[in-house]
Parts: sequence; structure tokens; C-alpha cells
Amino acid sequence: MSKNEFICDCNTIHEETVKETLAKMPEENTFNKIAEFFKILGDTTRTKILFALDLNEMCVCDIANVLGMSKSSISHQLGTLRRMNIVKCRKEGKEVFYTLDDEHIKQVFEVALEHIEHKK
Amino acid sequence: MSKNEFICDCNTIHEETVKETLAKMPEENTFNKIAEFFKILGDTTRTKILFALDLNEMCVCDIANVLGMSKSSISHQLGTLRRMNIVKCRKEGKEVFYTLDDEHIKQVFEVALEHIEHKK
DNA sequence: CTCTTAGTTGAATTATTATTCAATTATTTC
DNA sequence: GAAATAATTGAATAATAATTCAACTAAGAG
Repeated sequence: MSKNEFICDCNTIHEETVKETLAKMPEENTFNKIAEFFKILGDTTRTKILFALDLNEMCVCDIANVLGMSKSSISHQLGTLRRMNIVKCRKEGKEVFYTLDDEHIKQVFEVALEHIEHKK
Repeated sequence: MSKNEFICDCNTIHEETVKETLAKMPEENTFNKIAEFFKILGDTTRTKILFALDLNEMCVCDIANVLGMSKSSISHQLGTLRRMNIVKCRKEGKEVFYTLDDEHIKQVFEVALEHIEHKK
């Protein structure tokens, strides 16, 4: 029997398993969204920003100082976090104050810390 | 008063907030580990692999077929997941079967899906 | 022991993402 | 309104990560 429908050169494909798994896999878009969400947390700069904002509302300049990085790079990252609705901001004069806008962030950090502890 | 100790050109730094936040921030390495953990989940290929392995134990070839990707790229990603102790494998003849090796994965997926639902 | 094949690996390439730099915007102060 | 400045933005650069390709390893079959 032809295995043309499969993409690789193996002839030991477990056809039933593949079909069953394929049937249960969510659609492409779901994976894109999951990965997009985790990608946000998968960067040291952003995890620091989020952790810091969980402790205190801060302006861009404060965050830059806490992380020891330039205002510009922080602002770029805050833009990303804003577009993802993970932080929100309020303007006060020339300053812009940022806070967390997602109740899942803390929760997800906890799981990650648990994971890190566990894997030691 | 000099702001030399701060890295940016602002003079509206909220010194107290910065110091307090800085004092409460975990060490560099903790952030590296958190980011490293999420980075793993922040890639569509890997989220698909993990989701698939949560449904069924599978060999490399099966996974390649489920995802519609080459054996080589899947194997590279499985290598990454193995090194991070997120999947484990057993050899059976020429085939290598993979399974999840982390009880946090499901948990973390659930939070992500909740997040996605919530943000709609 | 040779052939075939499932899987792995390293190097090269391609793609993606972060940071820097310079310019710009918005707001306050004089 | 001009000067000063907090923050944002876009384009360029630098850094990182994913995929491909070709070579290789390990195991079973003849």
C-alpha cells in the first residue's frame, strides 16, 4: 500500500495513531495563539518588566532603571506587551505609567517557578 | 542632586519605587530560567509536538506526519525538548518513541487556553 | 557482512526577534 | 511660542533561533 499521503520516507508509520492524533489536534490558529502567548513570556527583558510591574506601577524611565536598559528598548517591549493586552498604561503629564493588565501572568509565573524548582 | 547612578537621561525618576522594586527582584538567573521555560512553549512546532504527545506516545516519523514537517526538523526540536527534560524517549528497534516527561505542561497549556478565551 | 532504513547531528541557510540610533510626538515650563 | 524632556516610533543592525541539507549512526533483514 502506498504511503504517498505521508510526508516522510518511513514505512513504519503508525497510521492509526497518526490519524487519531490528527483528528484530535486543535486548528492551526489555536497553536499560533498559544505559542504567541508563551513567546511573550519567553524573553528575559519582558519577564523582568512583568515581574517589576507586578510589584509596582512604574513609568518607562523607572522600568529602564530597574532593568538597567535604555528607555527605547523598554518602550519597544512595552509596546509589544500593550498590543498583546498584557499591560496597560495611563498618562500623567509627560510620564506614562504602566501596570499589569492580565490576571493570568502571576498564575503562569507560579507554574514556571514550580517547574524550575522541580527540575533542580 | 546627581542622577549619575541611573542609566537614563530622565530627571523624574521615582527613586523610592525603583529602589524598592530592585530590592524585590529575583536574581538574574531566575529570570533566565523562567524565560527559557516559556521560550520552549513559545514556538508553534513545539507546542504542536507537546500537544500531540499528550494525546499519544509516538515515534519521530509519526510526529513528522502529524505536523506535516520533515523528520529532521522534528528531531532537532525533540532534541531541544529532551535536553530540557520536557519529553523522554524509549528505543524499540530502529524506532524511537517519545512521551511527555513533565506534569506542568498540561497545566500550563490550560492557563494559556484560558488566557486566549479571555482575551477574545 | 551488506543493504536498508529510523533517527540523529553539524553546518549552512533562512527567518525571526531584540536592541540601537536618530528622528518625532506630546506635554510642561518659561 | 520656544525650550526642554518623557516617551514613542521606524529603520538599521545585531543577535538568536528554526529549518534544510547532507552526512552519519544504529539496528534489523536478507
